[in-house]
Amino acid sequence: MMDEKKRGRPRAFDASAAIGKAREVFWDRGFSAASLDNLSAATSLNRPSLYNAFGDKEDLYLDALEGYRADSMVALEDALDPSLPVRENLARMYDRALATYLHGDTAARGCLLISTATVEAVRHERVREVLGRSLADFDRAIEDRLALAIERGELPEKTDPKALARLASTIMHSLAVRARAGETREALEALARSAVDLICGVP
Amino acid sequence: MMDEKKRGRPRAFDASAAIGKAREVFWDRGFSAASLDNLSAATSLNRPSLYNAFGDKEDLYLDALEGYRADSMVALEDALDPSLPVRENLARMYDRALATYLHGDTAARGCLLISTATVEAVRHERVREVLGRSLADFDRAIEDRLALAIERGELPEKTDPKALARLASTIMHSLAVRARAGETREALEALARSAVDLICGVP
DNA sequence: ATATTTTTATGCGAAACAGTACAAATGTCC
DNA sequence: GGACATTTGTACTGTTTCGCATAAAAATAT
Repeated sequence: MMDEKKRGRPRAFDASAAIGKAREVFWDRGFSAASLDNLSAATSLNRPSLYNAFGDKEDLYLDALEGYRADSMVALEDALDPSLPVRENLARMYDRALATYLHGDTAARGCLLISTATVEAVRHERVREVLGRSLADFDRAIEDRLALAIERGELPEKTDPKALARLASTIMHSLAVRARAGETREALEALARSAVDLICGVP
Repeated sequence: MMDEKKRGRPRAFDASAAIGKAREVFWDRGFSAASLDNLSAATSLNRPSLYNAFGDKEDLYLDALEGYRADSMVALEDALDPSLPVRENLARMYDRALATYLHGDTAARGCLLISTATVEAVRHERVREVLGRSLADFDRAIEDRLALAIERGELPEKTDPKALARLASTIMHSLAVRARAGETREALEALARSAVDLICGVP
């Protein structure tokens, strides 16, 4: 990236690394229960630095959501690699989702967007916007892959790719909720398998 | 109910009505962002009365969740009335869910459990327990109806009722998330319809 | 060197917060 | 009527919260 030396004292920290640390805090506690003291401790930045670099708590949260969204999109596109069979694509998609959702110390954390942004969406319009856009992007990415599958004859011609894609991402939403509710990895993997069977047909 | 007159000054309010008012507050703001002042204003009770009657904020929240869970179970059992075809049962189930989820002033509120308890589940064990139990109860109720449907020949004999039931409730989780994320009623109704088609087969 | 610009650190302050002490109010029991 | 038990309202405590004011620190520009 462009590295033009700016005047003034240089930053002693990496901004995106700090957002990453903040993401962890928000993921565990949610937006409302995450205090600036928590965030300050996790990022090793004192409050004025946080404000100077990112704005207020909501701004920082939106940055964290946006980073998570971008990372998730990359992972999704990778899982949906069109050189693989659709069936495998879906299995990979759920697999990676679970790997993320189940990563937690005591209780699983689910999905940062689904499990923490949802509650704020009513009263924070910008959060609702990011959440809505993220869900739509996910739906769309799956739809594109399914449309290709229909074209290739992997799925019946009469299939509605948009409807089926929205059904497929439905499973991810539920995996996120159920993981955070404490369901076991085995139960979630079984759910994902039966979802693949239902969507692609039993092999 | 038993109405044994207790000694001491009688309550000037209806406890379950107060919990109902509290439910609305938690539903809009979530647990963490709901303050005792909000709850006190909504219930028209001052804080000492709240503490005396229900305990602390978490206790009150758990009461609200429990009431919601019970109401939802009644509505679900009613939607799953075994004198109707399964297909209609599922349609009714999603219909009623949407009627609840979309009821909101500005933005839809989704499901109290899925949309507000999920975020707290990591750090509040009792909330996680109620949430997990609620999801399991819903799965079970649907499973029972599906098992009956298989017995009656409404569904193929080889169907796994438990797996299919969990897939069916998956749709409700997603409807809750999507409603709160701002999706339109039309989009959600379309999703519900295609879910029924996928689960029961296109008619 | 001196001025300028930006980041860091300490710490302030005002508001919101959860929870409670205490006394007045309102009922039952004897 | 008087003792007792419970609820209610006011006001309080101590903590946590967010956001900022202020000044020191660390770099560049001239």
